[in-house]
Amino acid sequence: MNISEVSTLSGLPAKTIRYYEEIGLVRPARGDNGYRDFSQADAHKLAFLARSRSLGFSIEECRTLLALYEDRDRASADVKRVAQTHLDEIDRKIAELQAMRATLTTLVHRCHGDDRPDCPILSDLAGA
Amino acid sequence: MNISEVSTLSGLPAKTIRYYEEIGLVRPARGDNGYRDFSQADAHKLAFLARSRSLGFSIEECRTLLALYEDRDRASADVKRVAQTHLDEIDRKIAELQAMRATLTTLVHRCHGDDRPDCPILSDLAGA
DNA sequence: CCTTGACCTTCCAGCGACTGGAATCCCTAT
DNA sequence: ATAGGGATTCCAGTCGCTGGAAGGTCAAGG
Repeated sequence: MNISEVSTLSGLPAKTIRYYEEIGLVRPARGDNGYRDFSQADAHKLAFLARSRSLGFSIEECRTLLALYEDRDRASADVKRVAQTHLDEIDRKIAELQAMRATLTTLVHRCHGDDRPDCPILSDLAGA
Repeated sequence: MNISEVSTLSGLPAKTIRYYEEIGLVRPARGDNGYRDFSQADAHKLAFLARSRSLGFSIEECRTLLALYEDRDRASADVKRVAQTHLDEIDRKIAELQAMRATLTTLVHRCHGDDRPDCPILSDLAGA
C-alpha cells in the first residue's frame, strides 16, 4: 500500500507518516522503486497513533502505548498509569486555561470597547 | 538597572529578557561596559509583557497590546478585539481538552489496572 | 596587586511535532 | 515522447524559550 492510501486510511498527512518513520514509530517495507510499502499492520499502527495523538498523548507516550499494545504480556496497570498521568496533565491545563479565561472574561466585560482610549484591559496588564 | 534586577522585578528569566530584546519587544540602553541598562519604563514594559504572557497572549499579540498601550490615541475597541479573539481561542482549547478528558476518564475508569493484559484503553486506541 | 566568584556578554543548539518547499525520480496514460 | 500526478530526500521554519560554552567585567577579600 502506498503512502497516500495509508494516509487516507489513517487520517494522517503523508508528511506526518514520513516523520513517524524517521523517529522510528513505524517501519514500512520498501518496494524496488524505493517507495514505502505499508502492510495492514503498518496501517493499523498508524491509525492507533492517530487516535492516540488525537487524545493528546505526546509522541513518547504514543511510543510507550504502542509498545504496550504490541506486548501480549503487558499489565493493564501499565497502560492505565500512562493514561492517568496524561489525564492529570490535561486537568492541569484545563485549570490553567480556566484561570486565564476567568480573568480575561472579566476584563473584556469591563472594557467598553469604543473609540475612547481608556481601557481596563490595558490597565490590568500594566499592573494597575 | 542590571538584567538580574529587572528580572527579579518582572519575574521574567534573564534569558527571556534577552530574547525579548532580540525580537524587538524592548530596547534597553547599554552602559560603557556593554551591559544592558534598563530604565523604569523598560522594567514596566517587561512587567506588562510578563502579565500578558501569563494570560496566554502570544508574543505577537503582546507586541500589539504593548503598541496599543503606548499609543495614547488608541481606541479601547482595538484592545478589546485582541482580547476577545484570544478568549475565543482559549474557549476552543478548553473545549478540546474537555473532550479528551471525557474520553480518557471513561477509558481509565473502565480499565481494571491490574497485571492482566486485557485493557479497554488499548482496545479503544486500536479502534475496537 | 591578585584572586575569587558572581555577574554580564554573545553565539549556537535543541526542544515538540510537525509543515512547507525545492529538486529529483517514478509510474501511467495518451 | 510527453505530460501529469505521485513518490522520494533534504533543508528550513514554526513558537517561545532554555541550556551551555567561551569569554569579559566587577566588587570584595587577602
